[in-house]
Amino acid sequence: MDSVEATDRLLEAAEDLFYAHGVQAVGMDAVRERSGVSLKRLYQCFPAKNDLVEAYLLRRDERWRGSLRDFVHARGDDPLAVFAWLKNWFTEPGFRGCAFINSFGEFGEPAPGIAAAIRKHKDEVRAYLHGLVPDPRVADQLFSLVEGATVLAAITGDPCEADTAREAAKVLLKALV
Amino acid sequence: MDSVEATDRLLEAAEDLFYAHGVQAVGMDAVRERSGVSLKRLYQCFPAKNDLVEAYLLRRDERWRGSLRDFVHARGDDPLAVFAWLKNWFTEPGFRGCAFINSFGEFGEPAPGIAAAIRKHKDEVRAYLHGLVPDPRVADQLFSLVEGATVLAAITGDPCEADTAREAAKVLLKALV
DNA sequence: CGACGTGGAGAACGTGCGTTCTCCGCTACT
DNA sequence: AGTAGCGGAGAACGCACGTTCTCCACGTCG
Repeated sequence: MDSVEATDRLLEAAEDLFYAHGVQAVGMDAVRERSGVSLKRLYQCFPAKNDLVEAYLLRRDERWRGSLRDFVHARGDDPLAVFAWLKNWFTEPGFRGCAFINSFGEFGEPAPGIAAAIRKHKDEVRAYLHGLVPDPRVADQLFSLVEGATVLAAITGDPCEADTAREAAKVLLKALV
Repeated sequence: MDSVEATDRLLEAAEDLFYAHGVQAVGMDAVRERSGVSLKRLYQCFPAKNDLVEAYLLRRDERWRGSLRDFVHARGDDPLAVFAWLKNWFTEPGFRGCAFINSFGEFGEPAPGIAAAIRKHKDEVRAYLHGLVPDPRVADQLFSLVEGATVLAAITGDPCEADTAREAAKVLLKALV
């Protein structure tokens, strides 16, 4: 197994475990076990846990936004499709809310790289919505609805928070035209 | 110092520290130091850290909702006043987002009492909004906006997320009439 | 065939922290 | 005054975990 495959397996394992149980609850040993990569190699690829966490967040950001973008694009870039995608996400087994919000909660004073990754994700999502909705104020409003629905779906376990947010978004978008 | 005063000082210290730095980042020793209560007494009042965390959350829930209720009530129970209160909160020094969302992120699988306290808080806030807004669907929409604004204000550090949510709420409430 | 280097398995180390234990001084009652 | 019990200060214990070290098997080159 070469170094790039090791990195890949490590990130895969890290994402599964960190998202499911929280970063702090998962030890490096668990990542090693799940990935099948030796500890030595692990520390060659990621000199410290923080580096692994940061890479996990960056990768999750790319994938998460990619999935959203593809789904919405296939529906003509209709802003309301965002909420349909959310509902799918909320319904997935193992859904545990937004990895970035959870990480923010986990670290009182995050390492700089981690804080940056969290902020970057939110900035990118906001920018994406701004590309989808002409009026920037309405885009920000939808963003707030997206975040609220995600948090509430995670805590209450009810995927229908997506429908509530969608209804609100519909009204806000109609007010726009 | 009797037992009730000790409990009070412990909860006060716990709230300051847990909210500011996160629950996991604060050791029992820090709570002891800040409260001035001995470790022995601490463990008499709260047999385990989880008990202290649960009590912290329950107490914070009461105070948080009390503050919101009073503020909004003084403004004629206008639902939009909720967002004015939010903006004040976001602007406070030391604001670090919603303690309950943060705790949710911190514990992958929370102890039952802690999970219950988190859910209770959100249920109570939702119920409060339902009392403020005639249409339950719109109340839920405002709830989503409140949570979204809180999360975003915490991560971006920008209190104006409250204004964005307020604008959206205004539109949603107007559509109601 | 033999020396060397690479990589894996897992022990070991240091630290932090939740929890408990020990010791000591003080107070209150006889 | 003497003693029994309460409370405080802080040491001690056990464990978990991030990180490093040791040892060994294996493949490669001279």
